[in-house]
Amino acid sequence: MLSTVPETTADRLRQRDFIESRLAEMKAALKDRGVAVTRKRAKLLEVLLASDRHPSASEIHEGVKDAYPGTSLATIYNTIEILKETGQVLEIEFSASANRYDGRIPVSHPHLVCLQCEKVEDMDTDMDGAARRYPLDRVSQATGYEIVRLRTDYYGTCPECLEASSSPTGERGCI
Amino acid sequence: MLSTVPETTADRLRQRDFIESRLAEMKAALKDRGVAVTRKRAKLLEVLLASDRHPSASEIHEGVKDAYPGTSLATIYNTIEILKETGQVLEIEFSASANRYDGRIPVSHPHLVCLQCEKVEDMDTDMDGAARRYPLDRVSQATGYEIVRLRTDYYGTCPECLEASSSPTGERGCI
DNA sequence: ATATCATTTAGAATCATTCTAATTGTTATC
DNA sequence: GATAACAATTAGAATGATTCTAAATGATAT
Repeated sequence: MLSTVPETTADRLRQRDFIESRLAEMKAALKDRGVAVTRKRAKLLEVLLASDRHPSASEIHEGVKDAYPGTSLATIYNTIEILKETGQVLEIEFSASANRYDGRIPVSHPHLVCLQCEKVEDMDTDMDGAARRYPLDRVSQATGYEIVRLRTDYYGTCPECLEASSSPTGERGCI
Repeated sequence: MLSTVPETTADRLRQRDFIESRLAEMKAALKDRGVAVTRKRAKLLEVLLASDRHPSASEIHEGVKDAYPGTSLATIYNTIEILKETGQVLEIEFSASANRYDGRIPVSHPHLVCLQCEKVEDMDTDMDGAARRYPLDRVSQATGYEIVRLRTDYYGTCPECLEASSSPTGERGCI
């Protein structure tokens, strides 16, 4: 065995072959849908998968513009819309700031959201039993709803922001 | 005993004395905060507590305007802001439509959201084990975050909308 | 009465997202 | 390699919820 350290969800998602296979899946889904995987769209998928930041539309836009400077934000939104429809991206909605997108795990799973730096992290799935204990169809049965999605997000302050705000160089809090 | 039918969360929340005590709590919180409980604000609290619809700011506005026609939307948002700061209302954020507000249970609890009619219901708390199994401080310990809030919402189609869309009078779906 | 301070107001500003209508790019066919 | 047909992309306008602004109004205490 190469290592005895248990692998976290984040580790798993960072692995190159995981990213590669997601990329292939997403491209295949676009083709199945009958839309072309253009260079800009391919770059969008890469940008989306490359970061574990759960990027916003405009963050993705910045990344795509690095390769294709003329790219319009509308293209980003258009493509995200197709990805949503094909179930290839999970949209994490916020009303006070931009929505964030998860292309690595496009189905319901729990997140940690830092209210200070607006980081959105995947929570280690072993941590959260909600999805397993209350699968969507069990809730469907109990409520009469046809449940398609579950949102489970924990909000608070991340360790880095906690550290920064208690730093000896000053109780600045925000700047 | 008066009844053998088990009481649901919704039943409990509808009871007059529950509403009355929440109203008193909210007013007390405003006073503690040093802000006046004006007639418009009192009406806002009533409107907020009266419905189990988890009303939006403009729905609350409509209700307040019934009693005080000149009321501005800004007043609604101002007062909601104070209620949020004092922990007396839970804001349920949506990016594609207006935020919704829960004054009856102002702390984290699960909801059922109908994507078709945009109804937001309280889920019977016995249904959802997430909060009990993964209380905020347990997640705080495991992640290093200082967790203050958990959002648990199930999205789908409510029984009424399911019924309507499968009705024999036509497969309209939407209108 | 009046000064002070909180509350409320109408409308402007903001900002993420969606829409629109025109332009550009791609591909297949001749 | 021209052209028709259609998809993709574009810039900028439109939308809609929320927040901001600066002025007006209301309440309270002296």
